[in-house]
Amino acid sequence: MSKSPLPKPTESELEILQVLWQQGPATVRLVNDELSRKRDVGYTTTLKLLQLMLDKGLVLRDDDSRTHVYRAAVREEETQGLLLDRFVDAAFGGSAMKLVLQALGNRRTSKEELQQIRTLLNDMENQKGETDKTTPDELA
Amino acid sequence: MSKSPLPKPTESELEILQVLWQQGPATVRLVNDELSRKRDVGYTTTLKLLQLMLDKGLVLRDDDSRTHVYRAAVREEETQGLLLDRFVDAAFGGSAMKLVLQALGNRRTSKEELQQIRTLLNDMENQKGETDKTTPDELA
DNA sequence: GTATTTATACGAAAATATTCGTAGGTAATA
DNA sequence: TATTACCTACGAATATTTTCGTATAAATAC
Repeated sequence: MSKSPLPKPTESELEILQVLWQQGPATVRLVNDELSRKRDVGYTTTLKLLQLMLDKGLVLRDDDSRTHVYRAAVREEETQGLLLDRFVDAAFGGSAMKLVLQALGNRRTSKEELQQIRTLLNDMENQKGETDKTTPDELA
Repeated sequence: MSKSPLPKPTESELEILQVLWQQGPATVRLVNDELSRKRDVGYTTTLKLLQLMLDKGLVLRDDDSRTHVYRAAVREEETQGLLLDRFVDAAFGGSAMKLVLQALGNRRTSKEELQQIRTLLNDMENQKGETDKTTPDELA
């Protein structure tokens, strides 16, 4: 029962997690350089953030050498799923459908991507494990 | 060039917008009652929030009578789209696809919903152009 | 060695967001 | 009229998040 309450990362923390997810384990310097590509941020600011994240359990660090190396302690998909839930609630009143439709409708999506989604839909339809069927047969 | 910079609503403000979108124009009392169904919130807190939102231009109000009536000044889809963009950036590194796949993959989606998405996909594929605006200014 | 660069730790300011108390007024009721 | 109920305005306390200055020490350069 020592399961992590998995504290929700703030916006800034999320930015850092993105870097770590993408780059893998990294030093403060590297993370800061990466963040700096997008906006202006001081070194000690990034350092502090990482330290706070360490406290929260969002990252781990290797401090064998003087220059510490941080890495994400939470998995990308898991975290994204968690944030997605909250976001769907906050912005779409809980309707994931509305979100998906909006996401698909509102932006340019390539043919490959559309195909990708079709494939996923097919997969989901096939392994109709638990999905409710109020409309029994609606054959494609 | 007096176009709205359209300030981003905070989490709390979003909660209120949800109520207004769903209920239509409402008094502070009504909004507060609605919010109270989910969590504990004081009347003046809601009032203050609405006043701040008025300043920001997120809501409008009719103060003809002593009891003011507030209504959303921003449209639901528009706001959701805006937030979605930021969210995709913040949490999914800008990939709307990853978000969609995660949203579809991670939760129970009914057959009707899947069908709905298929339909949308077909529409998108057909009208290859852009989903440029048809902004029917219909009012309720 | 000494100076310079590069690190971490940490307190605390600054910026935001949220919450509420209190004052003062209007309506409704007795 | 007096009393009670309800409303808005608004200052300010809290809480949260973000930012950075400064102290200090290890590594590196000279």
